[in-house]
Amino acid sequence: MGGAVNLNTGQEGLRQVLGELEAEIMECMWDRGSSSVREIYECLAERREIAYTTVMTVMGRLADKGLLSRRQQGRAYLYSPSETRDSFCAGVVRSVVEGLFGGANRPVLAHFVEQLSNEDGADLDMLAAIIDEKRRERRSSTPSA
Amino acid sequence: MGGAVNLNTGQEGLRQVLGELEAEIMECMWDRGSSSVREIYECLAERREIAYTTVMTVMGRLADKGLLSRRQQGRAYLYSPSETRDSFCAGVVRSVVEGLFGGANRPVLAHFVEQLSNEDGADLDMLAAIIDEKRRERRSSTPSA
DNA sequence: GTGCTCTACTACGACTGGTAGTATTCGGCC
DNA sequence: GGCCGAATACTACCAGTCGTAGTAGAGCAC
Repeated sequence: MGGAVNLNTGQEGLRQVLGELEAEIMECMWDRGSSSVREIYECLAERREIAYTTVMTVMGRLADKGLLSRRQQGRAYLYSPSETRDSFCAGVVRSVVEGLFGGANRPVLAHFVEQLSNEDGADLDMLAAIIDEKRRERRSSTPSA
Repeated sequence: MGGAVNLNTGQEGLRQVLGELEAEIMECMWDRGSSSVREIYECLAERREIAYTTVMTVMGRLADKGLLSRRQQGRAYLYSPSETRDSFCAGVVRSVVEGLFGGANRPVLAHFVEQLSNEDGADLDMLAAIIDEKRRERRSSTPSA
């Protein structure tokens, strides 16, 4: 069935949202920018044994999912991440938050903030600053909202 | 392999994080509080055809995952949600946020805010209010932070 | 003891993700 | 023109999860 966030397996990072190899490849892609299968293969092969075709298959799947886009270059494809890592991650968070609660609503946002504020207040301050900025920006761009 | 947040399947709500039936059962459990398999079965059976044993199996799995806890009652089990719905959801959000970024960072928060502000400014205002409240709360509870 | 009800065990099909082999295609070089 | 190497496409297999449910076993009620 459709996958799910790994709740209990203690998976880390992207591996919560993607398969192990998929995540590894995306990291590589974000680090390197546009790359061919060969390049990613070589990048991974430095660290572990893996077949070229495995990398190719998974990159194809990532392209199918829309995480990578590709265009012909010579006789090979050149793959590029469709989104920056940050944007991708933010999208995941939003989709989880929205999905979980049927759109952003108070309790959810509150929980989100709650989580952020667990450690010190720095993240909170940062978030507040970002929002402030964004709201100012909105006010100036859409004066009659 | 471990599952993942459904990125493209447009799954909704808990179904992003749990299987379809699992989610349905958890909703039921949260609505009703402690319940036996029979009760949940009857609850689901009102809406759709399903076998008693199916419900039992899935509830067993939910218990294995720690989402439900159970104790013997008579010759049946009484299941209870281990966490409230809100707390569970918050946990998911946190685990995703933490996992994805190893703690929040500016670019990600910025993207998150960006996405929130795509629609209208209401969510943004709400978030701002929540943060404000939270910060005030922090200041008063930890005067020497 | 017979029957009802509940659990445990087991199984299977669909889907996803990791892995990789084989076939095919295409450009370059001799 | 024909062969070689590189890249892709296609296909397959395995493991794990989830939805689904049947069958067997255990215990209480009568």
